[in-house]
Amino acid sequence: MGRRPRIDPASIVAASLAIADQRGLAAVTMQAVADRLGVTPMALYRHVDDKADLLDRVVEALLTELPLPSADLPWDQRLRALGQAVRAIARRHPHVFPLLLQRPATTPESRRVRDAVVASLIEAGLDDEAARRAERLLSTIILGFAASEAGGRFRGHNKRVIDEDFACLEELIASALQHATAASKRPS
Amino acid sequence: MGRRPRIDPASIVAASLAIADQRGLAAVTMQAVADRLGVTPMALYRHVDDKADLLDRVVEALLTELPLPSADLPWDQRLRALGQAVRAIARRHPHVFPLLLQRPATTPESRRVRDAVVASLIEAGLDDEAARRAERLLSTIILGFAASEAGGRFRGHNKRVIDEDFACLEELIASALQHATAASKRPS
DNA sequence: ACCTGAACACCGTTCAAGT
DNA sequence: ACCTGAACACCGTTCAAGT
Repeated sequence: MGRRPRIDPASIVAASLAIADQRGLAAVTMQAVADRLGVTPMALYRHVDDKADLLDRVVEALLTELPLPSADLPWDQRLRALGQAVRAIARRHPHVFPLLLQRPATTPESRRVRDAVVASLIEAGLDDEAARRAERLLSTIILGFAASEAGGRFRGHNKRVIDEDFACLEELIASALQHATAASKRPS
Repeated sequence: MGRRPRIDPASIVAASLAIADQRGLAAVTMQAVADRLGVTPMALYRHVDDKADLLDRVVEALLTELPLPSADLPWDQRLRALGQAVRAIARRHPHVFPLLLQRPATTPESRRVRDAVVASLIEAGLDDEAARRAERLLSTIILGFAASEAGGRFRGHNKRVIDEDFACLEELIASALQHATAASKRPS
């Protein structure tokens, strides 16, 4: 007994995320992660390729945390729920969140989220191409807002003002979608 | 002769930005910057506080590069020009650009840009409070898009598609502004 | 006033060695 | 199979010393 692995990729990612949340991205060193797991830094290299790989996995873990809304909700409520869920993740992991804007949206978890959004938009009445474009813009807007909020770009404004900003953004998106679906429903 | 300072904050920032552009943010080390200036790393500490201060200045330099559009253009053309200018900066400095979303928009250069946008929005017919809110949302959307583009989130889509995405975003913003100004012009 | 040499604590990563 | 010790090249930063 006791010769089974003491660490694995999941525990390494969890330790890294915890450190990032508590002390910032710069505090995520191989040594700090190993310390938290009661192991030497060198032990990590059996489970992750290197530090870049480790950070990729941490970012991916953020998306895994994102709950997809129940499929029986109407599409617009699904999108609103998703928006709030993204903001919640950003507030929970403000130091890691900005990395989401800095890597290709082609990982398994980002596909999973994208597919859910595209499905909602198709249900809203957009055709496939329009839905994919709308998804790119929608995710850019929401990620940009959440990253700004988490990164402190809005520091100096209290939470109420920021919530109103976000409500304004939702309204803007809702009216754009209404316009887009009306156009595709009555192809004049 | 020769006892005048060989380096100053401006040359340090320029060297750092050049390294970041050529080899990425991680390559911006005190040693690399010093090398490029023909000096030892320790010499930098007389001109900048530390590495965090150096990076703050580099980000600020990005905003300094942003040309504010001529004041005789109509407000909507000014905003469009600004949007393209932001995208140009993001493409020129893809590694540094994402940092703009990660720090408070309270520096002198970010004020300068914000004031220009707010002025355009007031000219468009928004009152002061609405203009400030619209500016926050507008900058978030544009920075988010440009950061996504620069960071490679859209990798896999060719430039034409991305340009069309941006055009779509401009249209969305234009129609939202039209709606907002109409509402404030006819206070029913 | 400005730059350097020497030194310190800390990085990421490798590789052979232990169990 | 999994972890460690030792080693390497490289970080950021300080401080006293040189000119």
